[in-house]
Amino acid sequence: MGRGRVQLKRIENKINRQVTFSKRRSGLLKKAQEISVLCDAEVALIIFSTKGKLFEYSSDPCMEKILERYERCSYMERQLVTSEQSPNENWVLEHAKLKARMEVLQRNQRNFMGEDLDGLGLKELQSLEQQLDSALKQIRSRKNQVMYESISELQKKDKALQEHNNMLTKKIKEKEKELQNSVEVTPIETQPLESMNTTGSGSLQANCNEETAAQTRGGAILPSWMIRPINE
Amino acid sequence: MGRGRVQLKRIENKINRQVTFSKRRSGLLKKAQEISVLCDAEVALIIFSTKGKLFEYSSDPCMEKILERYERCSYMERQLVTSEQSPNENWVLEHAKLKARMEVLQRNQRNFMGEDLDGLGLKELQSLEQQLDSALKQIRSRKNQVMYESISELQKKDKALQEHNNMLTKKIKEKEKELQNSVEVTPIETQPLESMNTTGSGSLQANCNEETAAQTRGGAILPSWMIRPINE
DNA sequence: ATCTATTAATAATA
DNA sequence: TTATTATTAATAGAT
Repeated sequence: MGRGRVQLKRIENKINRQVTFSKRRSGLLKKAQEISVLCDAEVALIIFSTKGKLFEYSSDPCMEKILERYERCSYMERQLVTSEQSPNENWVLEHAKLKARMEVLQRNQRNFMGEDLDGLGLKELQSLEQQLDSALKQIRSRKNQVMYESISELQKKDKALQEHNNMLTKKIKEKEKELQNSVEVTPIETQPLESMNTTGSGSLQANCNEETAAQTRGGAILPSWMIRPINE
Repeated sequence: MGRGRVQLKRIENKINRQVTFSKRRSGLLKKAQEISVLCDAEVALIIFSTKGKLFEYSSDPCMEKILERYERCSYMERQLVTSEQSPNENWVLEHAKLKARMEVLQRNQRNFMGEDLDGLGLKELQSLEQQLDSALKQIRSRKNQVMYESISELQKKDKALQEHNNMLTKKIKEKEKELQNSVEVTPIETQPLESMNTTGSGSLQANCNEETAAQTRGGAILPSWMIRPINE
């Protein structure tokens, strides 16, 4: 078709190539549409010109639909095996890795909770025991620290309140003196108020109103189970 | 082309449609190749027959490459916004979920190993302590069981070997008697061989050759650290 | 599948 | 790009 046959090779003349591209492109698009209509086929045609311009035909309103069908139909297996440069691949791989690590972690966790021990040998059991023992010590130590800190804070608060109390008591006495001097009345007896500590900090530690009280040292004051993990 | 023109509508005759599809398909594929070669264009052609069979042409060795170029070129934005029904979406979600669960597990595991305790409150520390304590008991119990089983098996083996030994000794004695009777020779003294137990099962348990020996009961025989976890 | 009459596509040209 | 035209290529219908 056309004046003289053409060889199947790149047309070197730039103008000719451009013209031929234009003509054949429309012909191809037309034929793609024809086969899709005549034969009830699903067709997707994508053409990039040398310069990168895109031309497309899709028998479906949505080209993506056909491309996805293509992917599903043609690359089912490869999607899970090869296709290195596709970002999907990385996801699939990473996902599989995550899942594997997950299972390891879950098994470990169950072991750490004393479950599923039947599959383990003596060596593994011993290692697990050591790890848990060490962890338990650290946890108890940390727990003690937290409790000491809490006690120390309460004692500080207590001390501050006591001081505030004393101050207020002094002020009251001064006021009374002033009243006595100016109006000549017999003063009323006043005593400093006790600390607001409800659980009786006095019984826990007798000398808590001294300035070194915050740095509590474990003596016979605290129950032994609070101290044990540190000394172990 | 062909005897009489054709209307651009679906061919109702099934046979004709199938034949036309076959012919036009090869024509379309040929023309797709021609334009890609003659005009240096990048072409992707995908055809699904009514029955779902796939035919394709790609000017590139890798069809995916062209399709990806198409995606990039045509759907830049939509790729990141829509595409709800794509299986990718599910993957992304599931992946995110997995990651989150993973992080929780890892944090737990670190806590179980006595690490990263600073963020925990007293309550959490106490719960962790209880869990670990319970786990440790279970692990020690299991370890003991494993060791007992191992000991029991060794004792059984030992017993069997002893019996075999005795049997052999008896046989030898009988042979000697036969020899003595038939050839009138003075018999050689024979003693039953000792058990093959190298670590001295006798010192561990004196009455191990009795039939109740396998069911060892913890007495002063085993070191105390082997029994403690069960009694705790 | 293969044949062939006929139409459709298109190369060269303007 | 579009239009014209000489030619070739594609293919509908039949076998």
